[in-house]
Amino acid sequence: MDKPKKSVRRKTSGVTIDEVAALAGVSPMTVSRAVNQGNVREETRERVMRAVRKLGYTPNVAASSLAAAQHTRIALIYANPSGAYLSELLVGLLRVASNAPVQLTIDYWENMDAEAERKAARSLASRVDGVILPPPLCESAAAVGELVKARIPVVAIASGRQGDGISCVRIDDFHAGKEMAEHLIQHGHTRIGFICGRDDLSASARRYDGFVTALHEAGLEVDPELVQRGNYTYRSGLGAAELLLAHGNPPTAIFASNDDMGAAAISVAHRRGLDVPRDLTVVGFDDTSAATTVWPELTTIHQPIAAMADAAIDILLRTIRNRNDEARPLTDHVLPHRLVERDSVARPPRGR
Amino acid sequence: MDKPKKSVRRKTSGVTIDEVAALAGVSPMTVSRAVNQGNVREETRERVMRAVRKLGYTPNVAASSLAAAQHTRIALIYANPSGAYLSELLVGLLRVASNAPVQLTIDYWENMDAEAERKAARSLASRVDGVILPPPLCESAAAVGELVKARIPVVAIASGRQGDGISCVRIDDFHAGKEMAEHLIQHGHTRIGFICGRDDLSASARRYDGFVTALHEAGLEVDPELVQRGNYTYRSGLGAAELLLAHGNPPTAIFASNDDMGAAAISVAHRRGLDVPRDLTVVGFDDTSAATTVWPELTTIHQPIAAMADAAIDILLRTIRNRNDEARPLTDHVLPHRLVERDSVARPPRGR
DNA sequence: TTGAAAGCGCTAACAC
DNA sequence: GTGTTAGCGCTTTCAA
Repeated sequence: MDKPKKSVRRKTSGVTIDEVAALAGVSPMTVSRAVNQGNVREETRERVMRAVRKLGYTPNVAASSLAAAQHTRIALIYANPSGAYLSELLVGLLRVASNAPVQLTIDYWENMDAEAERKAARSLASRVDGVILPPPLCESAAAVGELVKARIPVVAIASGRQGDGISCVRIDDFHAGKEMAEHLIQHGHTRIGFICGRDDLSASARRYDGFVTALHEAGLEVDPELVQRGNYTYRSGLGAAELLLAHGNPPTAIFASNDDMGAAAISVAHRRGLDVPRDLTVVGFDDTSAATTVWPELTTIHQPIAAMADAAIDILLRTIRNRNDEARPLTDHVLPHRLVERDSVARPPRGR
Repeated sequence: MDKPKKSVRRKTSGVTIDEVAALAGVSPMTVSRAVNQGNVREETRERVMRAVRKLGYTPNVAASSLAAAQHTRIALIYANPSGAYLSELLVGLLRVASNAPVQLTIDYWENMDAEAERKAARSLASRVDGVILPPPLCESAAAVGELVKARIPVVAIASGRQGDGISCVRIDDFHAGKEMAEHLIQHGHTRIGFICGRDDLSASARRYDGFVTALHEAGLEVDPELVQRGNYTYRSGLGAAELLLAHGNPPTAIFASNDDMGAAAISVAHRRGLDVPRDLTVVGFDDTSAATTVWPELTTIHQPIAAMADAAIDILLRTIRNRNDEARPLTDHVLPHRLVERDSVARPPRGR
């Protein structure tokens, strides 16, 4: 059974490509090609794959990245541990990374000023080949600028301005915002309150623009008093909703530009004795866990975060391998969003 | 500058061990030892480390795992995408995995019955060297049993019974529950409602036992009507809190065995016109994002999830490398928890 | 305490 | 379409 190996070194437990090759009666190279979608005759591939299945072969990622000299270090930097969002992103990233010659690392940049960000970015640049930047960091001129200067490819998730020299993976926030506003209008709402996100995030501005456009197209005015500033936190949503509902002529619907603030609006409504959605309609954005840990659950916009993670790594890998070509095209990848209807929307109360 | 390499193959961007060795005037082997805490004269180590810093050398994890034949595949299997919790766990796991010869993969087992779990476990067993199992999977006899049968080391996070042949990393749920109950008692509460977690999870039972013990030690009775069943979801917390507050002689405090249900209790209280914490005290457990996306923010028990992730990988690696020793000691690693005081606790209203 | 040789499992390059 | 050769960057083993 145990054929004596020439090597003195200890072996890993797993099945190797050579064993598969032997069983399939081909060379290891052919197995490699068959497994990695290379050019192999269909018949040969069949035979190889049968051997693969029989032996339960899984490629050793370490070996393949080493051999391909394609070992790529990609860092995900996050600044606000917005739970659900990050978790989905990570899951998506990990799913890709564990099947690709990619070493994923994560860094947490907490409360850094511009100078600290610049320093952190410089240090990062020497350690990684590519960076994934979710909001809000992807809009930090300091962080992005330094990374770009170091010629490290950067992909911004869900936000970011392409003009900064980085690629973006995002949804169409403008149309998503417009669609959500239209959803509200279709339900008969005409006085709609809006809770903004952080005004330094471009996605936030795009959502607002979509909202405004929908209202205008429906022949509705945007009452400036019905637009309140938030910063994406639950707490900020509380204040904004409070102002909206204390208005002499309050809105019949509130469009919060993320779920946390939407959840906050529901809480404020309840404390004011309003039933949601009977007395007040509330919608959120992002479809994070905050949308479902409230009652009623929030109607919201779903972002395909896992797919965005996929796309981000793909873009990074492509860019990195193109290193020699001086022209590194910047990508702006827009993925489809989806309006998720739940229980927080109804027609406005009668008489309004 | 560019010494012509003998090799035709393209090179990776990074600094290699040979360059460091050359600069430090030692052999690559010495650099390896210096970097990996091997036996090197202090003076030599100094010199090597200087070169490392100067060049910005980072070991190529792929190469080192390959050479050490230590490449280890570890899978994290999750079943309930409980956002915040998972995200913290992943972050912790990734932090360790990216600096160790570990390939982390994740799998999502959604709504599987016992048979499906068994099948998935068998397939997993052929692909990985170790498994990390957060709740609720770590208490699934099917999943755990099959993995143990395949001699795959398993570490349960935050739950699990050691008797099942697996190692555990957890906090002391009993004492945490007791401590929280004592916190409530110290604030003067004597009628305390309890919302249970899933009764198939041992951690849940331990929290309850701690609660009961604290009450008994304080000479208080446990009113069975004040103990309601939940299943860790927000929705279940809604129902349980409703029952608690509809009671003829309602509790002045509610102890929910996780944050989601605690948040639900707050929502129910608000809709019944109660102020939290003035009229009702509510506490949660776990310190997930749900604890802070409510108002008032929940007093809760913090679990050191990142540290638990660390410990889990450590245990797995140790166990796997011990493969030859027939005796694989099972570990039960208990980490310290922390009671986090926020704004949802006050003394009971007067006259109660 | 340090170095030299060999090879971990895989794939790029180049034949055929 | 397939095989051969030569390493990827590191660490094991063994010798000095």
